[in-house]
Amino acid sequence: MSGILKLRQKLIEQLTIAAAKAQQTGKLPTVALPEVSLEHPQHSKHGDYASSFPLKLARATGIKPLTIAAEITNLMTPGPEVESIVTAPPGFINFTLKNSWLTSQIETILPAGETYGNIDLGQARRMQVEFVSVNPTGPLHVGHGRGAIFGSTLANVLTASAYNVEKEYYINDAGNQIDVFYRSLYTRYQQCLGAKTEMPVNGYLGDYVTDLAKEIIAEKGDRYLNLPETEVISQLGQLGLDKMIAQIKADLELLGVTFDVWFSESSLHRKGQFQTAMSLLHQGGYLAEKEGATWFMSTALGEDKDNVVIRGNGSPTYFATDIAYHYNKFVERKFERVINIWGADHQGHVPRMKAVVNALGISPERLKVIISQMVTLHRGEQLVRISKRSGDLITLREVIEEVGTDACRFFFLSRTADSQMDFDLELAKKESADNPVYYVQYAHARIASILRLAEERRIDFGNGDVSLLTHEPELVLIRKLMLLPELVETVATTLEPHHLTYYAQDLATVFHSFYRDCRVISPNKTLTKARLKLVKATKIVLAKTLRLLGMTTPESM
RNA sequence: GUCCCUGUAGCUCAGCCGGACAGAGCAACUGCCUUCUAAGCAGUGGGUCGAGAGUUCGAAUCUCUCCAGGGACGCCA
Repeated sequence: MSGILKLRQKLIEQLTIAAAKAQQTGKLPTVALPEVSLEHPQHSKHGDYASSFPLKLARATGIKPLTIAAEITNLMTPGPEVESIVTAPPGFINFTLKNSWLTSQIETILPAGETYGNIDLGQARRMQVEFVSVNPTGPLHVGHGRGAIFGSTLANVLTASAYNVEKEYYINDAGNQIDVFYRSLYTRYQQCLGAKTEMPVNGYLGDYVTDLAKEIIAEKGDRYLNLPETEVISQLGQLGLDKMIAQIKADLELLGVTFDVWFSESSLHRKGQFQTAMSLLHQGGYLAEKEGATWFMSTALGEDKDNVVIRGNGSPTYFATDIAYHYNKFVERKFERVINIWGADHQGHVPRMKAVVNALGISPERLKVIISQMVTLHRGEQLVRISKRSGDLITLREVIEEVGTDACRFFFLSRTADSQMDFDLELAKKESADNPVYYVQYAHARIASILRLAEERRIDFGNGDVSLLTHEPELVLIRKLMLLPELVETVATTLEPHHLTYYAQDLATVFHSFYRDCRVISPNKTLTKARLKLVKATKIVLAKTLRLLGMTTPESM
């Protein structure tokens, strides 16, 4: 555990012990102690840590919060890290850390290097993050990109938190939609070769299907034209599917998103896991026949309505296959926790999925579904369409190529998953001060530039004395550097990666201020060395943050 | 009609497991480059936290009722 997290725990312990001691000695009445809270106060004048514990204790005891704070504080002896423990109205206990302890933390960051910020929260527990999982019936759009970036960043942070993470893309290569896609492709193929055929009902009308057909004609010619229809559809379909998946994979790689496993829906049927899952539900008495179909009786588990699993025609629904898929995740592959990132259009699917996991005898807490809300795309004032079937759509690839991977990632990650977002192409593109992406990267480039100069002048700062760092901007910067492990913990716990982008901006800001106020390479040799250590540590932390975000760390701009 | 998400500065958004005067970026205005990157820094102005009620010593944060925007309610996925 990193020093800062240990310290935090230690302060909480000390508060708890002091409160218990106060109770034993009769200074405070013996009531059940509320949870000891410890937070970073909004304003630095309130110290490094603050606890509102006395305020909470006041309710149960009926004693003035400030009196409680004083009693507890009196019973605490500050450790070597702590400069002062003071009470503040209306009943806070504020902790200020020693400058010497703060500066010494630089010496823990430097040797840690890329591993600084890693924590052992997960203890190698197996966790799956499943995301994107878009039907391979068309290209990705911007909304999918959001989920992709969100999922990959979350996986980065969970990995840094010592979870054993597997990133997975679920390929819906079975069922209705894929059939329609196959038949759409077949029709376009025929049409491109001169046949007058009609597109299937609800077929995929996007130009990409025609492009795909042309590509296949260029590679394979008209050989599929004279085969029996069912055979063509399976052969041509498989070819089209493979190409579609390859395209999706390429788009995602352009976004810096990769997967460990590409899981095939149809394999659930081939390997009998679908049958196993269904019979488990059957044995549990959760299935019933009515209106010619087989239903999962969700209402018995408190849901609004029941859901069909096997249609009247004998084919399984999407829901049924998803049941088998989750059986596979938890029972066959034994993931301790599973995180699914779904688009907003799947939100109605969450409660019944939870219910069915429960019915399979799996604790529903092990399944977490994050809903990624919709994205609307703007170019200045103008709305840009992204929907699959409209004519003037803009694909994810076009957006990435226009805006750039780093800017895309940063923008998407700057908002919580559950708020709908406006993505302004113009703003995202503008490479100027009004774009926080470059603001953060510029700080990194600036640091790199300083370190380059130090190298040119052959300044060896390995023996720099960090205790010389006593100026306010230096201490402010150190305090910010030390927040990274806590931040990683927060993101891994709340599953909200947007905090990272705010931290990156804060860190860049305090560095830029430091840069202005504290000349790093100066005639003062000892101070130069000390500051170079701080600068190097800042580079480590900033680079780590950018890497967690999946962004590049430019050495110059 | 039922359920989910959202409503905070002119704009885009943080903050929401209750706590110390409500924050950031952009936009507006004012200063700062002979010294390590001005894609930077320092400062000013700007808010009925959608509305109303309730719980509490204390509410942007919790509860309820409304209002507004988006989404979901299929033997589609």
